[in-house]
Amino acid sequence: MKLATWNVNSLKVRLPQVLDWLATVRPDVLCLQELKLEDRNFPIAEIEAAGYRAVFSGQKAYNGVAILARETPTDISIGIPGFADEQRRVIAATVGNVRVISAYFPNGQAVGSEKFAYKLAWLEALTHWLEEELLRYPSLALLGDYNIAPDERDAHPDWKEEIHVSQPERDAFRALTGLGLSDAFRLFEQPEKNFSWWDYRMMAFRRNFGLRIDHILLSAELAARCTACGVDKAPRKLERPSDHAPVVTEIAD
DNA sequence: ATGGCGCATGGAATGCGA
Repeated sequence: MKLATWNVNSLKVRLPQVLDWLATVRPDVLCLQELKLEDRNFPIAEIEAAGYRAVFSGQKAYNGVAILARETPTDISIGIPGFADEQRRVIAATVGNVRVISAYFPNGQAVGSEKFAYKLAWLEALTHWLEEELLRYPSLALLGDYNIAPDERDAHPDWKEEIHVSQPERDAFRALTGLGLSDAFRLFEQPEKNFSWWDYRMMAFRRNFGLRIDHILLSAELAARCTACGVDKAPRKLERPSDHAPVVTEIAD
């Protein structure tokens, strides 16, 4: 089973790239973030014509998450239960016997800001929810744009901002892995400076001035069967790319 | 130190992302 995540920064703009990528890579599941469109504008027909079913939770201009799958997703859940939030950042569904969660973690703007406090509160709510979900679903995968670079290997040495690399954010990431979730990417040898996001400005991609902030966390049952994980940089090289590249993992049957 | 780019809304200029 091939699982992937991609922050597309507008599904409307990126739809042709997403369809091409699905046709080339043929993942069983693709989690999307930053749809930036309302549900009534979700391109259902195009996705289904590509051989995928979709469940989604979108809003105008910002946020928005989806799960595309070759099998029909069931038991759809939107948001974090008990955490009131107008921002569409979480959708969960069962595909086969895997519980899949597509999540767009808050950016946080700047350490100490109001948005940073929201980021930490959101992370705490997510963690408490997942602790229960893991009891219900032993095969669980949390995929998405975490907006956290978990350790120093995950940020370019010249990254000067605190946001995405601060201790509270990294502690929150550790709390998630502390639930028994494994960072699929770190189950394998990886090249140095293997990032998933590069700023549009300053020729950041050409200079590889990036961060690894898109992740796939796997429950123990899935991690034991994980055979590969990597970043697919090809879409970042296209005209009008998303600023994020897809991350892909493979799970043996 | 700041802004750089891209996308959104709305129909110019501004907010936001990371």
